[in-house]
Amino acid sequence: MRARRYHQFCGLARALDVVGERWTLLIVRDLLLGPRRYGELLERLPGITTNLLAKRLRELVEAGLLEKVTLPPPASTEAYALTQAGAALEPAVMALAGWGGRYMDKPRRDDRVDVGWALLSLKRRYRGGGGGDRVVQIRVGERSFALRLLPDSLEVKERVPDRPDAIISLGVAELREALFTEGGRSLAKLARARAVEIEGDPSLLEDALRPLDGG
Amino acid sequence: MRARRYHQFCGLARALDVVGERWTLLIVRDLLLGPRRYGELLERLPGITTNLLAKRLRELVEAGLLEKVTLPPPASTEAYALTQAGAALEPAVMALAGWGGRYMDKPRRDDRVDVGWALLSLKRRYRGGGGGDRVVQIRVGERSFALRLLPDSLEVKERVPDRPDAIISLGVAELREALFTEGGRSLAKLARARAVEIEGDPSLLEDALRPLDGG
DNA sequence: CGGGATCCCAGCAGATACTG
DNA sequence: CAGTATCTGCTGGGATCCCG
Repeated sequence: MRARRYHQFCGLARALDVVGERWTLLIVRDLLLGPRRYGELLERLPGITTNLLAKRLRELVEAGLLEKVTLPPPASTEAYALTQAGAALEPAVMALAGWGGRYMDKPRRDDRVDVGWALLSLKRRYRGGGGGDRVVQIRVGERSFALRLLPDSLEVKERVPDRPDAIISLGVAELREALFTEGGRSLAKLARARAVEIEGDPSLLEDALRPLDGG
Repeated sequence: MRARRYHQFCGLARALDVVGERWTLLIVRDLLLGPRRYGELLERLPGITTNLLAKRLRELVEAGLLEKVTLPPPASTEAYALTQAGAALEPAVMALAGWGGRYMDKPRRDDRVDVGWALLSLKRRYRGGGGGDRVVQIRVGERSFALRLLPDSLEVKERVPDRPDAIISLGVAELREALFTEGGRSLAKLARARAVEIEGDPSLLEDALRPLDGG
């Protein structure tokens, strides 16, 4: 841990002792989508400098929130992944992100926009129900995400799922309508209306995406 | 808002733009217990310096999270209170505090311990049920807290409640046993066992405190 | 070329003294 | 009591350099 601490016997203070420094929670957020390489993190965190990213990663590994892993072939390179302790930050990250939503009317000039961050916000509005375990692949441009719809949680990872039950391909604009536009159509509604390209059994898709309604 | 921003169109980044600076969330946490005067905050935040506290308070008022209020007589002095936007941070504060709980095995030497912070943690473990609206006063030394037990939320404020349904007086040690000791007796169990001093209708207390069991 | 380490400087945090 | 003013030192930001 760090020298500059709050010295308070309080869960919040303890948490901030570990993840309260600048950039730290943003790194955790990006890793919630899956393991990332140093260069990927550097590219996705606009404005962070190499020295600072390296320092944060080192600290987070020391703190036990991250670990270096070797990606499976064909990549086979090193990457950083959340440990269980790191992944346990998800509720806190989501709660903060939910609160910050009030400042997200629209992107400012020079704001970086990222599809992965947007999809993570689905976790907050997901209201499971149904007993299934469906995997939906979302393709936006070159990037693919695996949404696993479980009874009471939604898993969102950036990767190509093995055998998705359905595939939805759409553009950034449609995704933004689905996720952020007040009164816009939800992802499920867009799929239902065939406003986006889909593959897979439509009735299954209907079932699988229902929990994503009401966004 | 601040010059040093993340420039990311993401709820988390937006939130950290506003409350990501050092000390900020700790100030919010203390104000969750009710309005506080400058000097009280200064005293409860060990290590913060006068200039920094003043700066943070100014920024938070500008950001619309805090407002200066005049306390009711007989105090009649100025104090800082959360606005609705500020109070909306509660779930995020609680989620972070819950995560930080894993680092709270025991207070370190030179850790400040505060009964108010401890009682705030009750909000996380509260599982309402019951249809009531009971107010329980908790007295620890000179300090009094009002716990209002609602069907699906617990309100915790540091003040003397008007007409509490019950009053529990206990020492810091008992409170710590109830809140933090693994396998220790919950506040409700301590009350039931008459291990702490109580006033009020015991059966009502039984009812009112049941949601606090299982801590 | 990915994955860092080094150096330098600006700005924020920390300590103390002082003031309305 | 509720801050402001001033000084200092650390941390984060920016550019460059290094190494396998």
